[in-house]
Amino acid sequence: MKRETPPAHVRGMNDLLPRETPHWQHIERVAREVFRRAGYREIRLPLVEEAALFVRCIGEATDIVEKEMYLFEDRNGDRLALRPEATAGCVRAVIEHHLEREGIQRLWYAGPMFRHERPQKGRQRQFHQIGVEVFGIPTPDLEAELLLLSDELWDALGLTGLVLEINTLGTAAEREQYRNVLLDYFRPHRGELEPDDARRLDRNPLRLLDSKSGPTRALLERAPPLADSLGPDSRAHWERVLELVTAAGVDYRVNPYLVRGLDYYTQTVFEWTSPALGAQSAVCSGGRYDNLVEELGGPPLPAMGWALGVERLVALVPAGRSEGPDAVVIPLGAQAEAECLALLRDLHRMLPGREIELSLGAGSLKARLKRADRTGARRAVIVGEDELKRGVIQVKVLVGARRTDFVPRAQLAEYLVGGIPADPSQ
RNA sequence: GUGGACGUAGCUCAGUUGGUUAGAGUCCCGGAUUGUGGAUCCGGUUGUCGUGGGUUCAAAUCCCACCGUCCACCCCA
Repeated sequence: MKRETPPAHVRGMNDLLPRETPHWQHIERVAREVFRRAGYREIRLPLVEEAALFVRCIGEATDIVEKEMYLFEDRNGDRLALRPEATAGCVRAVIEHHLEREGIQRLWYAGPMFRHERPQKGRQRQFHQIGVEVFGIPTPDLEAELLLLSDELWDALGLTGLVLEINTLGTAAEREQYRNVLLDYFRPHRGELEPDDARRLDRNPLRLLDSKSGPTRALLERAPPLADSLGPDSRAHWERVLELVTAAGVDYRVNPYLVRGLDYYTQTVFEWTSPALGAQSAVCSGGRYDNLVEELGGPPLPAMGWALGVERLVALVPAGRSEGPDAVVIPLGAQAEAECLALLRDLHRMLPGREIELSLGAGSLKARLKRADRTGARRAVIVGEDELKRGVIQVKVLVGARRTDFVPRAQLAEYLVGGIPADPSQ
């Protein structure tokens, strides 16, 4: 008999095992609650969109669009893509359903994203983001709200040590103007740039600002700053953003070289990073995108959002201690087994908050107790022939001091809540 | 996509200059009074040595390719 080669997961698309899911659920629960109390509503978006949507949103000259998208043709011949980020789909949905007519829209989403990159720590091909988008607000109070919201989330998660960097890119026109300024400045030095940066100069000159290459950084020191290309409106907006973020009590560092990899950003951009993460240090980032909705064929509608990487957050938030069930119900013998199913149903009904599980399969009482103990269960509820005859149920305490009580069946739920029997002698 | 390190039991890892039948701990299962857990003791299963080729009398060990993981570049959440 030839042995089949065992199946294996697709590279970069990982299983999330039961020992990790409680940690994830905790983070998701906290995020949901922080969003809820700030007035955000959840939006659920498809994992698949027309490929053209991402090209138009993210920009043709970006790595995401150029080489990281999962592209495929469906049976109709439509060119589709697995979403590499969620803002594009969110904007599409706002336009398609005219959500802007319903007033201010504060939205949040969570789910998997797909990018065909080389996997490494904190970077996988299917990864998960939680994000927020707000539509219809052009004023700097929106920046303050969104930065405060992220800060509140770290707080609620007990996360410290994150660093916020923030910058402004100005309007689309100002950014375009600065692009030309940068081109003029760097062109004579083209030969001094490393190959990657020479390519950036041609395709996306702004990305030179956050280059790590030595020669490029040296040249940047004498490059005209982006701030010089800003008009009075953008300057006023930027200054107010900094005032309000300061007033919100959020610490930040202005980084004039911070640019984001997506083309749709205007005005404020920012990034929360952690020194504990290695090369993939960005935990959360985002910015304003005042022109995107209109560019995609919607109404003029300013907007801003951010997204966080759940895998990276999971790596930073300490994992809570996982607790075992409140009780394990152990039947001994065929008749007890049949009785215990009804008992279990009653207990689930009467103690809805508790985790009470059935001891499944064969095995001696000893073996079952051993198994129950290893799951961390606090009580064993034992039903055998003796108990059936006497009309009681044995409850054995598995934590702390040894203790065994016999409880009339009718009082079992009450006993499990209080932990003390009405009459311990029986 | 580029460069480097690594890949032995479910997990963490030993395995000498190539040399008999590949090991430890842990975990899991069973036992030490027929229905009573944790500690201890005893016993048991751990395995295509990542995969496929090659060199050799002989390969976990040396060579090549592929796959995967990790680190960095790149990119970004």
